[in-house]
Amino acid sequence: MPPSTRPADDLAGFPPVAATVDLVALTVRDDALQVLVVTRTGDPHAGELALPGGFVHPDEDLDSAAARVLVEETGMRRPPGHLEQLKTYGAPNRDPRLRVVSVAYLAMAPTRLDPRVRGDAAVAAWVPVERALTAPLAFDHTTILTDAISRARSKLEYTSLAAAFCGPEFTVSNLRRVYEVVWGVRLDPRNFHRKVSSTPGFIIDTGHTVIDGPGRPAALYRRGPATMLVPPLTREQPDT
Amino acid sequence: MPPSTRPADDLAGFPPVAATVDLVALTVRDDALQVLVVTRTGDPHAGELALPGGFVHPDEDLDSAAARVLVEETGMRRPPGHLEQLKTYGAPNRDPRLRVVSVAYLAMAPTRLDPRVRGDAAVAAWVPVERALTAPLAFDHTTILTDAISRARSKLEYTSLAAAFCGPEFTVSNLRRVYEVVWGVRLDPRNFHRKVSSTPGFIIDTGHTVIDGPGRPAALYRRGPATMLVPPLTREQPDT
DNA sequence: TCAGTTATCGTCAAAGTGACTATAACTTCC
DNA sequence: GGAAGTTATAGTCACTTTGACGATAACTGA
Repeated sequence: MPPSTRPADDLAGFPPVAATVDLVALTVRDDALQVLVVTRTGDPHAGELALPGGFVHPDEDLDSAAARVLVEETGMRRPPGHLEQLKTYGAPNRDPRLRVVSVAYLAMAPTRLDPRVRGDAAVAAWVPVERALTAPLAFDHTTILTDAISRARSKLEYTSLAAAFCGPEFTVSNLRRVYEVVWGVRLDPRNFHRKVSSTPGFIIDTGHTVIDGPGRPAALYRRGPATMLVPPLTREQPDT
Repeated sequence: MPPSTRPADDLAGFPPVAATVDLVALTVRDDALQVLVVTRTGDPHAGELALPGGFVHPDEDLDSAAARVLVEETGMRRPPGHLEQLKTYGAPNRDPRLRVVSVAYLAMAPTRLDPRVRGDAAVAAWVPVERALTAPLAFDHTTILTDAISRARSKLEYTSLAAAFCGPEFTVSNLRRVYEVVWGVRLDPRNFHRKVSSTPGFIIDTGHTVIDGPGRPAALYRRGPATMLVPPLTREQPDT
């Protein structure tokens, strides 16, 4: 057997790579899907927008690294909402300096979280995804962002994760707005209300109501224990 | 800003890791879901079963590395069926020798593919997943296998990937057997036939039939262009 | 030829969905 | 202080899909 056939058993001289995590933190604010980006200060891609990211520390696992980076960029105690591994990107030349294998994570955060304003120039900020996708992003971050949005859109169909974009208490309208913004469609308020309220464990009535602008007060709900939506919500609705 | 806060910008002295791919190749044979495993020859875990894997070469991307490893282990020209990235595993001590970040891939292969019988002791072989999950697997491969099976089961619900387990031509019964074996349930042959034949682009009639054992000859189909199943197939069926 | 087996076609009631009517309960504008 | 406008929520109805299951077709083996 030639040595190159079983390199995994030859640990001396393994090809070293850098392991990083990149974060796609999404939120819904101002009726738009927004993503958390930083401005790069160093080369390559100095001055361009990029996804927050960083090395995986020697003593932490990948999920911890992602949570740490998210906390560092947003300044919150614990990452609320939802954080899941998205996909790993490792094309040989995605970073011109060295071989980097980056594990991308998808975070869904409530609107009220403000990114930390840091002392240096690399300020994290929410920008609408349309802007982030048309602006030049560093490295292969446009690809990562595209994949993340695609994943987020799919997940809304068959999971109850849309509530991760809302605060601890929300109305059915808030929840519907999340779907409409992420999917870019209009949903019938009556059918949407029927679907989410008839799915056991999706939303739990808190007994309170809120008045927001004109119209009848809306009931406040919190997330229920359900995680899957069966049957799923469908997004095939023309926005007329 | 302390140096440890932005390690991604400090490339000198980045913590080096080894990047590998691990493969969960699944197939349906002998009415059982089976997985391709190798027997480890070196430490650690010498003599134990493990998923096929190997280093990512300096000049290849992750998908190519996975396809290469699959070809090396099964001896086929090109990986047929289906190959997709599953998840990345990078716990600090998953390999006692050094920090290894492993990108796991899920492959779905037709039954007829035989793993290459190699000259040394590390022979790849199909084993039923029940056996692989009860036997001690090297490293965190039991976790990886569990995740892969879970992903495969989900994918059968909302995609047409079940056909990836079949050869180029198959009967509706063959396809149904795939679902029954992967899900571990019994499906009504009449309802299943109605569902797959009424989904546009799922299966295409070749005009031929085959006789296999007693019973009316079955029509032969090949994979159609459809990739998604809307609405999905559901697996909530008690096997009575 | 007959019994057994598998493939395929139909039937029917229950569940879910899209489109839409009807009320309820607020705000805002004369 | 209404009237009009707006949002929330409850129903209605036709249509689609599904699960359960009856019926028929077309083969094998005794």
